[in-house]
Amino acid sequence: MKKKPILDDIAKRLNITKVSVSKALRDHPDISEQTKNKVKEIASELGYRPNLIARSLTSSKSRTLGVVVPKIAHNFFAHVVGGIQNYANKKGYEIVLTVSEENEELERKHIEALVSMQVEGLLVSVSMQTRNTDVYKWLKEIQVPMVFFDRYIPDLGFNSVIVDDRKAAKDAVGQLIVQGCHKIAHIAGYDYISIGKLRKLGYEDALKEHDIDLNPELVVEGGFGEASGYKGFKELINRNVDIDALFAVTFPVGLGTYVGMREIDPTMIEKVKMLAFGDSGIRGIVPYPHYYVDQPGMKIGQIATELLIKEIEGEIMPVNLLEYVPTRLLKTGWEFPLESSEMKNE
Amino acid sequence: MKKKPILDDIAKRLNITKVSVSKALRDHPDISEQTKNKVKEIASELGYRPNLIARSLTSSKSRTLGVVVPKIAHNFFAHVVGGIQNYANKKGYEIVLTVSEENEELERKHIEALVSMQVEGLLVSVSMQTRNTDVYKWLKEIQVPMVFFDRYIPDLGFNSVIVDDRKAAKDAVGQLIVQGCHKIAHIAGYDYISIGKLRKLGYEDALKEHDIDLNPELVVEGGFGEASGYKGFKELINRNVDIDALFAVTFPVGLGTYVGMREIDPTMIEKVKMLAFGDSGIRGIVPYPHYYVDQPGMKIGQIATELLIKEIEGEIMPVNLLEYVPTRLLKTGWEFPLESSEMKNE
DNA sequence: CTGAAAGCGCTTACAG
DNA sequence: CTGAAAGCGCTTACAG
Repeated sequence: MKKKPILDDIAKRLNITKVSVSKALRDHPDISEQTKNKVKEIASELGYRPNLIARSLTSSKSRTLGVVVPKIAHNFFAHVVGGIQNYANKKGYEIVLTVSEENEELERKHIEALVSMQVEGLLVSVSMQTRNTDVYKWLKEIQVPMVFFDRYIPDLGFNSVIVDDRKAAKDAVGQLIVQGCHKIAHIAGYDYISIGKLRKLGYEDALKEHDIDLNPELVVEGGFGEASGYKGFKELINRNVDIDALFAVTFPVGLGTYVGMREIDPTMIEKVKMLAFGDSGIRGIVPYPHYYVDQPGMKIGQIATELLIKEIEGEIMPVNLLEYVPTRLLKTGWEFPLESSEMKNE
Repeated sequence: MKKKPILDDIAKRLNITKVSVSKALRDHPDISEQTKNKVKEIASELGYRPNLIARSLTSSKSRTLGVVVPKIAHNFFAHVVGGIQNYANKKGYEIVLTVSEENEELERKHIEALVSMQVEGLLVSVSMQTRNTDVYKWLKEIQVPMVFFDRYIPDLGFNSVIVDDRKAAKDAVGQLIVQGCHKIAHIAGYDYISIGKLRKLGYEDALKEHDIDLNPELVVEGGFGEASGYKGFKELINRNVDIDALFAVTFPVGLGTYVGMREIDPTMIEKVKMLAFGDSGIRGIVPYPHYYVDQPGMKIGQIATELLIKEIEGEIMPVNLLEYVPTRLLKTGWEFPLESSEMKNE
């Protein structure tokens, strides 16, 4: 096995110096077309590939972005990461992917490791568990550009790309009201988690706007998972309240509710309009919930990356900007594009 | 803003040389406990973080793995990437994530970029489109360790971690037969795509084993997406064949079939046992297909990474090894663990 | 146990 | 347009 060629190997063959080779390869205006061509020819002949590690060290530009997500094996984040990857690549950056597993400690360690790797910027979605913001303050101190996406910490001086949970919830619940539902229950998350709080506020906003009194009996709080939906629904039944629609704080909560209905009274499944925030990932295929608020993961990833790169390149400043990505209210159905023979996930 | 501290900053404070500092920080046996402690104290006082780029250049170890997946916003691959990330991290590696978008050209470019970044090894799942294997031969030449996962190219001298499509299909179809189905149709993919071919062979194996004659009328071929399932089912109906079970080459194909049944005869949905290869990502929540072959994405990622790291560290050799990860045949239901309040994908 | 020397492969000024 | 010098921040071998 031959050794990997380096700049000097090309230089020697041409009786020039490696500086010129380096410049030629990067199309530096200093170099004549003729030399460039010769250099490139030899380079491809030898199979030369620049050592990006060396380049990073001298140029102090790694062309690398660090990403921290709470989890990756979840539809929403997988889409976000797809959007990040795609946009970063177009701009000539590679991404180092890291997963915090909703763990504050791991999140901190990943951020530190990424900084040590000299990433030029960070894209992070904060773990649910995170309370201590020291690591973010440290990032500010050492001036590493960072953009939050989806889950952010306010007032730390970072830009964030998020969904307007409150408004989206308000609009969606408003639609239910317009369609004639007046006894809308809400299976909520926890108030100390921002999405839980905001979505509930949106629910309340919608009621207020349509002059419907908030009935506390119709609101049950308890988490974000399937089990929470199941328990929440049972709780509603115990309260013996009359409902014509349900707003679930997340898609899994909506599914948990479904299970509860199946057990108690399957006819409710069709009779009670179900609206959930977020979708399953097999959009429009599961016939439940009836309506859902679609969060454009890919777009969130793309916009966050765009902001980050602009910050890295000095085009914009981090200013506690909250960039809201619009959501859409979708009706679930079995329609799908029969034309596009989209590949499956095996 | 202060400049980032480097080894020399620590060294000067202690009146020793940066070599000793470097060793102390890495717990090199050369250094006395006393010195180590002093060094570490000053290091944390200054907020020192090693520059991993510089370390990589001198040690020629980047502690970095390159990953190429055909797509990321898909349940299966998201799980695989999760498994890779998790295992790599435990072993002290970071991963650079790259997406080929099922495009041969992009796949090649990503691999080249990753090599330029000096990743110590590569994990790739080949794009559907890839025909040219030059880039893999080149990897062999320059001796960059690589392991294929899920989609591989045989006989190139790389280890691969895959699912035994043929056996899994055979076993699953065999189960249908055992349960009394004897008129099992197969909505197949294409023969030139390995999973299409292998799963069909598995279907045929099962029939043979149970002495059921293969009826070509029961097999329709046409792709891997929802539309393929829909069309395939219509085609079966046109052939006017009698069926008691269906084996769909992929989960989306199974869903397409569902749509077809809904249109033509919804009673078939319960009457015709549906078995699909792969799942939706919301395991056990969609009440269809009735049975599915579960592909353990996380595990595939983990095992592939394990093999790769062992190869990097010289513990094993690449030998065209095919490591089969076992699948499971699961029955779909609405059960889910009500205890674990698993977080949702917002 | 500690250090002086050399170098990883590149790029950045700066000189000609 | 081309090149000689210096250095990025670290580690490796080798000497003491």
